[in-house]
Amino acid sequence: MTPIDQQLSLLNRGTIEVIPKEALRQKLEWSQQHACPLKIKAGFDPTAPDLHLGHTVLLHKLKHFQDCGHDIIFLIGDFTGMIGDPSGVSETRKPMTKDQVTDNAMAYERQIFKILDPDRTTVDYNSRWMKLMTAEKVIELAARHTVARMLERDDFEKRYAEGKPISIHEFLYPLIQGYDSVVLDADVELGGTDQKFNLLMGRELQRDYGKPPQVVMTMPLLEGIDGVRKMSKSFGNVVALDDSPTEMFGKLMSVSDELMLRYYELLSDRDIENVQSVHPMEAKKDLAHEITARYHGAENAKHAREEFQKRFGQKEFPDQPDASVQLSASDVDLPDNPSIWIIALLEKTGLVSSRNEARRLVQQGSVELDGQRPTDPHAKIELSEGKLYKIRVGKRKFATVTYSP
RNA sequence: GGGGAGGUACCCGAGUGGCCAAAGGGGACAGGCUGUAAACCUGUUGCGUAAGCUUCGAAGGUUCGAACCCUUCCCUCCCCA
Repeated sequence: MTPIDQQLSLLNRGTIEVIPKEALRQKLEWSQQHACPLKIKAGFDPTAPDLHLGHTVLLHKLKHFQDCGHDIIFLIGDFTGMIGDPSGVSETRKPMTKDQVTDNAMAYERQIFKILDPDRTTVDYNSRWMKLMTAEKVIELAARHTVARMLERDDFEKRYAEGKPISIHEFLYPLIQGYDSVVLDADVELGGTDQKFNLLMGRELQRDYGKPPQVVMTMPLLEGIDGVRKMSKSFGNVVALDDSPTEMFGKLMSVSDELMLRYYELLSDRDIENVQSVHPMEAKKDLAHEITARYHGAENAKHAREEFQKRFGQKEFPDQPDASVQLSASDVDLPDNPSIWIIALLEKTGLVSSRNEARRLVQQGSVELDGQRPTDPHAKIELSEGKLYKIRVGKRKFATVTYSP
């Protein structure tokens, strides 16, 4: 295997498409001959305040390029973020304020170096050039593509057919993303499969501007923990990188076996056949452990695993409940012996979103208090001073309560 | 500029004067089964202890009573120019 072949096999792992197929090899060869690293670009929309595992698929691929000695440009689309990428969505995204974009961009910078080597990564912002862009230039850019071409896109076509609104500015998004590649002289641009149109736009614009077109590499979209839709903040199915260790571990444990394999494939280097040879639950714990350790360190991951075993394996009360509440005299009814209405008690823990919800949960028998399952929503709980009450709401929420007047 | 159709709970969508806190589906949550799996079955799904209160794009109006009728405004889509 030549060094180029080795690079290619690493780089191609997990990719969906490389367009054009042969161009990547040519770029790599050129790079080697001239001892000049390639510029690898991947853009991220700071639309979510934090990164989640879905984003890391791309980060891992960037890492692969980095390992092959190439230069990474982590482009934060702070300007395009204010437009909102229309890719794959069925409605116009809400525009973001400057402040939101800035906050989110900072969060990105904090997270990415858990995977990427900071010394060899350039972080850039497309507002750097876009905010200097004149209206004249924008119109010139817009003049290069037709509405019919834009409507070829699945997502636009669908929205158009369904009579849903498409705002003019959404057409500008792919053009601006493509223009970023022109400015940065990208050799390769990475993106999810939903980005294909935007990525290809980069090629065309580079050509229009007299530059060599970039190679486009698409990566699969990671499914969210529901196992159906792509992982996305707006679907509420994400494992966020700054989820607490126990939360992260727990979420990963709740995915289907099928999805677990998918996560192994895209988020770890472990051999899949090896994974399939062990009990799925053990494999899942290993996966959860590995990922949790990556973002929170080995110690925290170990602890999360132990907590998990306690909560669900041995059904013990965890060391660190989700809430611990101190009740005082003003919280309770005090004719003779202090007591509290069960619904009010649940409300105090903050584990329910309303009293009605608390009532429902009690009626459904999903609240456990010191080993009992009261189902009467009118029940009063008698409290002894100093005693630690253990409350479990549903399967996975825990609280402790103590009373001292 | 002219004509037409719309905006209903987290989402889709029924409802066109009282029986509507609003059908149905999806999602979510809970219970059962399990491996905290998934799938499946069942239940719940505005707020309030309750009386009741607030909700159907927004603001007014008609009416004993409005998601439903009227007025104005905002937003979207289609056709014609």
